[in-house]
Amino acid sequence: MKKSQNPARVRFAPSPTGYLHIGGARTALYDYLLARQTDGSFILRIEDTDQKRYVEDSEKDLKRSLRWLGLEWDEGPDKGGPHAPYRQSKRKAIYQQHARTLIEKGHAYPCFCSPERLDKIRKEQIAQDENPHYDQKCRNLDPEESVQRVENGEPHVIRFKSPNQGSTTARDSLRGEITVKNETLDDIILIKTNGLAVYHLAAMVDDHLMDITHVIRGAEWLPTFPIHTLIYDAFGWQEPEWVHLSLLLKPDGKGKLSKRDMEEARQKGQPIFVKDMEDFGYLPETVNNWLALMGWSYDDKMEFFPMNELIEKFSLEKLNPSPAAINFSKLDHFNGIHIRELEVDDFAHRIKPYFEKEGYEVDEEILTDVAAAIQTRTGKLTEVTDMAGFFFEEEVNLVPERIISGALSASQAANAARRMANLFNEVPVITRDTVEKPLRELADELDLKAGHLFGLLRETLTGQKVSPPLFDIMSILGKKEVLDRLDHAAETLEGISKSR
RNA sequence: GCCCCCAUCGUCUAGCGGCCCAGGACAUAGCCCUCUCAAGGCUAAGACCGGGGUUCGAGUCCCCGUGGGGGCACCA
Repeated sequence: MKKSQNPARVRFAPSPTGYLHIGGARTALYDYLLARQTDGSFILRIEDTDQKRYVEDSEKDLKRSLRWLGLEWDEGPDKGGPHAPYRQSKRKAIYQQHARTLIEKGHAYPCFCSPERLDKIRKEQIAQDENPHYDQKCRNLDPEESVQRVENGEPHVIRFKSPNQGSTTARDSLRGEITVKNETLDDIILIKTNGLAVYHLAAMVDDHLMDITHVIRGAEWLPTFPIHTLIYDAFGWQEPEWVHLSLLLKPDGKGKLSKRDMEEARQKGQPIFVKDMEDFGYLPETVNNWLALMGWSYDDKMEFFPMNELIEKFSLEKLNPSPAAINFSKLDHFNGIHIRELEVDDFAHRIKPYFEKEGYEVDEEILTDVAAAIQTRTGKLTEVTDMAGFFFEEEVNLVPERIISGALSASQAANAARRMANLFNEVPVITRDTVEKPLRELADELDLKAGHLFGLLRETLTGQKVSPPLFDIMSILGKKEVLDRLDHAAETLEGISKSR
């Protein structure tokens, strides 16, 4: 924790319109890191002011995903806090009251234009190559008349009265000052006809009321950023520190990920949603580390960061304003590093469910040893069944074709298996020390390359051509099981030999 | 079309005027290790978008191009 910093109050404010994706997760991570680093507060706020886009269960996924990553919030829906409620649909009255204040101050006005008219002028403007915007028809209505019409129940929205002349300067902490001509600013809608606020009002009001010190959000908000500072100004509030994060681009760098791209990527096994991360065998530690490095860096050397290091080392100053293409191969690489960094018992504990999901009955007695044997060769947790499932199988799935290819006939292979069994039978326990030399001598005697014999052994024991080291396998399996598997293989091969 | 942002190896990036004939990581290739596969070690190839300035000196500052991205909803 940096004592020099004041406690930050930051919020992650997603709208429940779908699963938490990596872009949102990265924003939440930065929020979390800043909060923890300064001993501040991480707040979860649900921005559900658009009932049309509401997706059932997405709030549940949001919370589950955040927790899976270890980003526990201090204040939020169902959890409460000093500024409850933390769900915008429950704060309707607050926004309306603030909209009224703005009208009284002359910074907002009711607009009675129909969606149809708006649509019409927009089309005309586009046809004339003009920037589509509201034509301010209702901006200068007589206030008395406006009040009367509102009281009569006439449908209306409330718009922000953006200045028409001059310019506005907003300050983003990554990009410095951003100045725009006010004539390019639209009179955006603050309150919809149904009485609900839109983002531009709701988020500003909440951020202020909730004492948010740093607003960390995506760069897609940059174009409306000046308006947001204007709204703060209209209320006479002090602005938070604004941090607009660079956008995350598709792996090929062409455009930000859209809903469709996300689905496509998923088909290819690329995790776009946090919930996929677990399914695809990634560790939460990995995801946090990888996400942190997309748009942020520590120095020119260090890239491996456990969560506590991220909290300690993170800084807004080192955020990168340029867009970043997602690099999934780096995610794989990081996962390997984090897996190898785990204590064996921890690793064993984490892979168990992946075996069970594939229907294996995990033998707790040997789980830790199995884990130790495969830890350095595991890239994703989903790989463990292919690599080590044979440990938990009753009978090996032999593939004779792979054993009796070319140089070695079925009977020769069977003989080799028998000879190895005899060899193992003579030692008290099978270890590298007791059997490696005899095995190599046996290979010579059988006129086989040692590697070839080892390959045969591997196939008989595992049914695979790739596996953890043989001596590890045999000591985990135990002498009896090794002999059983060798015997089974020899029988199978002898059967093939006879039938020829 | 208009507005905004961005610009170093294929990708993520270090670089905040001299430390840079530009450093690290992923990916790629080769070698070593080796019972397979990994892991690990070593090596190779690979970038300052272009043009003008400013300066004794520019990847680093300014301007203009160009390129990429984003926004222009009673969505967030």
